[in-house]
Amino acid sequence: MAIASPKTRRGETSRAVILQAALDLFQERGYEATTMRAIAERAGVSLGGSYHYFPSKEHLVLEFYRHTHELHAAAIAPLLTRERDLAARLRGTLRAVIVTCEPFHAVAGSIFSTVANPSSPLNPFGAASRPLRDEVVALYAEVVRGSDARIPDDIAEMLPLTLWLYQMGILYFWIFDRSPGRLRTLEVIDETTDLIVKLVGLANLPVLRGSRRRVLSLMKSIVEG
Amino acid sequence: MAIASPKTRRGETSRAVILQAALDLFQERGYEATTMRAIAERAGVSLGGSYHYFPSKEHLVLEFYRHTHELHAAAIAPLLTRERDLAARLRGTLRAVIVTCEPFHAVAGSIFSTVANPSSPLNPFGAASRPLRDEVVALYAEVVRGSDARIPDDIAEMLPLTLWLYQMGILYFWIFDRSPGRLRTLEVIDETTDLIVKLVGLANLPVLRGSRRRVLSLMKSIVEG
DNA sequence: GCTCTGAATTGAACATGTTCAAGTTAATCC
DNA sequence: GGATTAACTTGAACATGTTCAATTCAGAGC
Repeated sequence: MAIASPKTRRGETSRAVILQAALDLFQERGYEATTMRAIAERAGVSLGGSYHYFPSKEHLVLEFYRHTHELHAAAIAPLLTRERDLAARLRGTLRAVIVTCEPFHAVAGSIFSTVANPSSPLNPFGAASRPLRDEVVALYAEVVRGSDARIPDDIAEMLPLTLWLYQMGILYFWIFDRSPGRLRTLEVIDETTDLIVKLVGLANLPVLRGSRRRVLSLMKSIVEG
Repeated sequence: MAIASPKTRRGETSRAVILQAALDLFQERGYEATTMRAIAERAGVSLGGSYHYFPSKEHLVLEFYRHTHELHAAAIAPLLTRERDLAARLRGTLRAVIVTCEPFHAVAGSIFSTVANPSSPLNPFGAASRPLRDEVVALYAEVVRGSDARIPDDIAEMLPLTLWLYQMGILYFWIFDRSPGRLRTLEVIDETTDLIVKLVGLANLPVLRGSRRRVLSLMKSIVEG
């Protein structure tokens, strides 16, 4: 092990060069087809070099995520300052996810399977990916908070996490989407974001109160457990 | 490649012996800690031997998955003939999934990640795994059909597939469950099966008609696309 | 009993992620 | 400017999943 953050200028450069080589190769060839040897060669370091900064090949993917997340966050910033309608904010955010990830569509499948493995450090529910997960959840909290929708506190509490899960579902659908321009995914996004907002509104109906309370307390107990 | 089903008595024996050795070792040591060399040694064949019958290490696990499905179907048969209450049928079915899979909890993560890979022919949404998927969906159709619940046709049409998805969600939760006796998963099953039945009942409310129609037609268009 | 053929089996070779002891570099201290 | 030291780099070695050409085996046909 013994993984270090760079302590010198030279180290910083090496880390950046290795990461860039990895990201480029992942995009060019996909995750599995990219070997550590190829990364090392393109980065101009020796095979073992990467392991000084990244504990494993999978950790390089984690950086890959961070990269796309930042692209995504930047892409939707204007929308989030301009738009107040919750459905529109949500729709725009999800559409931007698809647009941002589009260059990696071919790679996404193999990455997904790696990431879905619970024993992988990359697993979205695991500890290693917590910082990034928190950022994404915070982004959805902002999507909700900045809207003019009046949302009960108990729902507002769980909504960002739910939307993060929802985003993962959309991404999984998108991976399978072979339609031109990913039109199907975009349609599904439009329909489901609208439905989500509608259902959140309906949750105040007396007849739904009981189920709503049960669903929310179940989610809460799961998150806290 | 060139994977064959056994053509001779000797071949049948070899296949069975290899599979048994693999399953035993998976349970003893877990999936990752079990090497193909260890499997070969215990089975009394040479390293390459397994590859004559199983395309990969993961296929050995999937073979077992098929087996547990059969165990599961057999386990719930009495319940399905006896019980008529939908919530009870559903709860019993899901509980049985967990009980049946329990010996392989440690292996389950790897199965899941294999199966989740969209580029794998074994992906549950793909064509190759259709037979097994159809079997599971049919099982849930039977869970619904044999109940005394009065369910509108449009819902009844999509419900089995939805429950199959729901089962996968539960299994994924279970993979992460470290609680003694998987009590947390069982609690979640009890709560969610009840909620599902309740929500199906509520779907007839006039105020939910619109959303219900939209959800169902969305699902239908996804399945058909 | 002999031959032939396809199934079954073997194990060396390969590809690739990872480790680590040894070597190199560069900044700091005197 | 020489010594010291921590950071950095190297590449051979290792573990393991997978492949495949060569070999052995067993039954069918005669």
